[in-house]
Formats: sequence, C-alpha cells, structure tokens
Amino acid sequence: MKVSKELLKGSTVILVLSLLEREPMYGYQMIKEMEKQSNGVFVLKEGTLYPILHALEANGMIVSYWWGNEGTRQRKYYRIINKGKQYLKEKRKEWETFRSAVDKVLTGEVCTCS
Amino acid sequence: MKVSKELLKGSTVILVLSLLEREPMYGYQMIKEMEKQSNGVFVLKEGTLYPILHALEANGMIVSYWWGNEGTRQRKYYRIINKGKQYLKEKRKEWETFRSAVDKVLTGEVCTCS
DNA sequence: ATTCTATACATAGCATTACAATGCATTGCT
DNA sequence: AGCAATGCATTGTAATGCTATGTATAGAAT
Repeated sequence: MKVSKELLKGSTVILVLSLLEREPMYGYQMIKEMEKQSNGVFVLKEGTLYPILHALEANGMIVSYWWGNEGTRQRKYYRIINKGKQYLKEKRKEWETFRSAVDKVLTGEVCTCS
Repeated sequence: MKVSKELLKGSTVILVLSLLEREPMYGYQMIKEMEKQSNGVFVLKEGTLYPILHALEANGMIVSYWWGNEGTRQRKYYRIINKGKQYLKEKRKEWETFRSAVDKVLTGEVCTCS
C-alpha cells in the first residue's frame, strides 16, 4: 500500500490533530467537539482518544499542560506544535489521495464530485 | 462510532466487492486491477486479499469456481451474488457518510468538493 | 533442455488499533 | 447527602492487514 497503514486503519489521528489545530482542547472536550463537527458520526471513546493523545505527545506532535481558573477544576489541555502541524499537513494530502482512490474504484471512473 | 468498524479499519472489503461487481475475476487479476483502477494507490497483498475472498464466500456474498481453457492454467474465479450486491450497496452509503464526516472535521466546514 | 521470472493460490504469525469495560476523582444540581 | 455528568486514565480483547513463507505452473530467455 502506498498510503500508510495508519491512515488506512483509521483516520482518527488526523481527526484529532485537526481539532487541535483550531484551538487547544482537553480530552473530554475533544470527544464532544468531534461528535458535533462530524454530525454525530464520530463518537470517540476514551479508550481510543487518550492513547492517541499520549502517543502524539511522546512523538513531539503536541504538548499538554494542566490548566484551570483558581478554585475550578483543572483540565489537561493539549496543544499542537510545529512538528504536529507539519505531520497533519502530510496526512491531509494522504487522505485526499486515499479518498479519491476509493472513489475511483467504487464508481469505476473518476469521481465527479456530485 | 456510527460507521461500522469494518469500514473504519479499512475499505478493503468494499473495494474488493466493487471490483467483482463489474465482472468475475480471479485473485491475482484483482490485485492488478485494483492497482490500475486506483492509480497505484492500492496494491493488495495476497495475505490481505485471499482471506477476505474466503470470508466473503463463507458469508454467501460471492461464489468461486475453477475455470480455464483446455490445456491452459486453471484459475479460481470469484463472482458476486445477490447478497453481496446488497451488502455492497449498504457499504457504499457508509463510505459516503464516513468521507463527508472526515472532510467536515478536516476542513472545519462543509466540504466544498473542490 | 534448463533456468528464471511472472503468475497464481494459500496460510501462519505478528503488530496495530479501536473498543468495551472499568476505575477513580471532581463538580453541579436537587 | 445523593446522583448524574464531567474528566483522565488503563487493561484486555477482537478485528484486520501485513510480512513471511510455501507450493506450483506457464512462458521467456539462455
């Protein structure tokens, strides 16, 4: 496969990074945002999201920090950094490639993008 | 996830069924066809394709039969049958849903379908 | 004729990954 | 005080595609 298996096996990582590109968020917030922005199609589980966030942090794509107003609940925010932005850029291109390739095979011709 | 995990984890199955919808094919041929029709994006491995074909047959989506002219090599052809066509129809819809949901999150807005 | 390459089907074992299930702690509402 | 929602996190499991490997045939090259 020319498209990396990470993408094939699920686009979760780029979806997560894409969210963080807009603004720093904490885990629970990302789950809700993802659901909203995908019209309820993607409802991430904690068991899916947190390992991804931890891996992204370990790889230097994002950073995390506890934050919260005095006396309120502290939340762990994640922010995308340069390396992560570069990575996301590449992955976006891969998604385009993947998407049009699937469409080509599914329709048997070039996607007319109805 | 509303989209079934089968789709999320890879669209291989619908790609395979989609190929067979056009005409009956044998395994090796499918690998080459897939590569051609996807512009080299999908290069299936035998270890990926054959288990899928066997599973599809076991589930009554496709049938197989050995065939070949007298004196030439016998090849195992696979043909999609009714149940498989129905299944493919559903899966195509799922792909549409999945695709537009990813696009929505990636772009942060409705896909303009450039 | 023999060697090599492409063709052709097939399986075992491995790594990845999303999910279910669960745990624990905090906040806000009644 | 009790309960539901919020919030972070891990463990175990099932699914799935890939690597590696095995076997065998057809056709081309030497």
